[in-house]
Amino acid sequence: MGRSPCCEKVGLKKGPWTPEEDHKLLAYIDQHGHGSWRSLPTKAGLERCGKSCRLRWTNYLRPDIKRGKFSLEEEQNIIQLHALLGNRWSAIATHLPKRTDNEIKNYWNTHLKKRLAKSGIDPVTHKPKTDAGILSNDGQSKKKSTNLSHMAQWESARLEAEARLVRQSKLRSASPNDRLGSQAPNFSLVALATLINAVAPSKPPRCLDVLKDWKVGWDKPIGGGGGGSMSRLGGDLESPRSKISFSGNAPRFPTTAIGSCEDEIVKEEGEEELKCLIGNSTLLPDFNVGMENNPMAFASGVREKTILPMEDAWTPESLETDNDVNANSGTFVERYTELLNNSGDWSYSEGGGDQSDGDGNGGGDFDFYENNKNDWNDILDLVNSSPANSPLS
DNA sequence: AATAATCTCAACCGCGGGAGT
DNA sequence: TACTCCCGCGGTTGAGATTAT
Repeated sequence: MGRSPCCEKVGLKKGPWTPEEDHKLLAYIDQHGHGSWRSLPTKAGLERCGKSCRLRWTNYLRPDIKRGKFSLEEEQNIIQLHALLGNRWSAIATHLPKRTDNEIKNYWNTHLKKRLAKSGIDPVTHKPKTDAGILSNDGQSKKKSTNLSHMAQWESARLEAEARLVRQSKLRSASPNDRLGSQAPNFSLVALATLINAVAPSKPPRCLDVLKDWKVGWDKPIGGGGGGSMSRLGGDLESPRSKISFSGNAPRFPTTAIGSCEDEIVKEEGEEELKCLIGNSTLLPDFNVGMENNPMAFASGVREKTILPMEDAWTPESLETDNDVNANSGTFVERYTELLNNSGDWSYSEGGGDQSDGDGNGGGDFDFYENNKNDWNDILDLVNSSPANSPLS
């Protein structure tokens, strides 16, 4: 099965683009559209391969690209989306208007990943790094292994659901009746976030520690402890250099909080920025502000019993978690939420950071999974058996 | 001021998958 | 069904910029 030679062709230029080349490419696409990338270079008079042209266009020349420093909100979204989607940069990019997957990928690799790591959070799993020793306790290893398997099942179901959502999203966006338009947030991901957030309030899966921390911080009054969710994220996030603290009069609303943090961020990058970043996440549930750009904030809105702008099969009504009309209709989200709410003891240890719940077993998370195994099974069943017309199908 | 070390990010590479034949 | 073409994706590279010594 032969592969097209592309850039291996002799005589094709590689490396940095010159302004002249850019101009040629822009002029051609402006006039004719890009059409077939393979034939474009010849037609446009460029000694480049089509692939190189496509890359130059999508990553640099496209007019709808926003360049420059990532905003705090964008950083939040990237971290949250990465926690959900992993290294699926194109998927992440669809939720960050005007940013390219390449740019997001670079930004993650050069900034966010390092900052998370520096703060003691594994940038791959979004879990505190100390979790790495999770199987080191022999006495608990079997139990933990079982729970890990269970979590892997959950994660697998989650990913599958997410993939379905993305497919559905694509179908919708292809529709001329798409009421949201290309600039609107991707509600499929919002919906996914809704699902996960429906879990997160009381019992977040371990794979979503960032969201968990976010949620915990949200539920806890900010200030008093001198850092709200920051202290939750670990003492790991505390830095001797830290200048940011949410004192008793800490801002409660995103606009104020983000503004104040951004001021600080401009001055000093690094751990404080991350702290500020995640700290603000705890404030986001006031989704009236910045909602369009923050799917997770959207998701949080559901928990505040707010109608979301959904569409088609997954209507706003279907997401209204205590809507009387739908009280018995059993939409997926409702059933999901109800399942979680009726799951008995969802108590989750928050006091001992992420590794210890004080019971000597070194991890409330595992106890949680053990105690609620049946509930997780129910959730998995529900995910796997979601109806064909549901957003998860 | 010179050099080394580190960082940034545009661009490249190779693979997988969809579409067409 | 097998094959080819093309596109898009994620990982990686390396030149230039910046910072540290």
